[in-house]
Amino acid sequence: MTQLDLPASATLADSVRAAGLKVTSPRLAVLTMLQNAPHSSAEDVFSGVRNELPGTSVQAVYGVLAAFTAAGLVRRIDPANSPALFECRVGDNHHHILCVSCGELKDVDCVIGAAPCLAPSDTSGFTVYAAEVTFTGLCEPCHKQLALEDSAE
Amino acid sequence: MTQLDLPASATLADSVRAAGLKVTSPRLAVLTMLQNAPHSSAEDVFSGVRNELPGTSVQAVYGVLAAFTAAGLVRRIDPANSPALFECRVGDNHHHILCVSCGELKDVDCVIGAAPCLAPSDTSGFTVYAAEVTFTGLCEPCHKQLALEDSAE
DNA sequence: GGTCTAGATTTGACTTATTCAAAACAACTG
DNA sequence: CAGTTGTTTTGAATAAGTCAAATCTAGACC
Repeated sequence: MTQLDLPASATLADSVRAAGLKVTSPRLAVLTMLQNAPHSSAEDVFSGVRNELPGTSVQAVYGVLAAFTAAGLVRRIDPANSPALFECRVGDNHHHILCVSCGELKDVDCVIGAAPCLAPSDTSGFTVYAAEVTFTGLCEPCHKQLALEDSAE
Repeated sequence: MTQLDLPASATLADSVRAAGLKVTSPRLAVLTMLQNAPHSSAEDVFSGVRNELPGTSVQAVYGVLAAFTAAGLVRRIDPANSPALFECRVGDNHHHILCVSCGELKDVDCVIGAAPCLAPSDTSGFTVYAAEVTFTGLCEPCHKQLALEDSAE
């Protein structure tokens, strides 16, 4: 048995249990990984988890991420043109900014008060649960890069 | 040669040309298709186009959609857990509402003035081009359906 | 109208991210 | 400590989209 019940992981284990899920090594590893590296793809998580738990399968990671997402423990982000990303920050109405050139994704806190965009004018009969705001643009490095290329033309 | 330069398609051809693209039958067919059925997936567009232009290949459709998107003629939407959708409405800051149960997607006009969410507090050095707001929830039929199932438990 | 060329389309293979299913296994309950 | 339910492994399969080479054609020009 692997030595995983260190004081630090105790709170992790608790949150997994609190979500109504069994506490297992892969799950703790995935959660730790996501805390250290937010906005990780399933692949990222997998290779990270592999370092600590070499026997872990990709499907286990997908399974854990799906279970966590369903339980509301992690949030899944689906940026255009790239694999899904996962993060631990849930419940605080924060948004994302995506670089269309390199795919870099960063957190953005909400501007206009607490939840500005949570009130669509006409919901067409929908029962609205959440609003996702995604800004697209260029990160600083890509912006400079493109500025250079443009001036070279 | 197919009879495609009817008065109605003239404006379509114009907008394709105005975007700096050559006017071809597949392109007109795709554009017509998207006007009649907004929020179509590449598959949807393909089968729609096939009715009029039986020889058209899937890759042609992907190519046309990519060209149109790059030219700003159509907008690509990437909902979570479903293929990309395409629509003609561009440039008017409207948003979308997505049913998490059946995947139905509808347009939502912007609430708070013209462009409410275009001002993130901290852009982390990003140059912001656009803001995408996606509401998630349940469409009316799915909502009723789930309410029934819940009461049955 | 005829010719040319850049750009469009076809054909066919391929990749990437993800899901499914059955069997083996392990965490919590009592 | 034994049982049950939920997890993970193993292995295969799928959906959506991309890439590249060859063929074709819209629009420009003569």
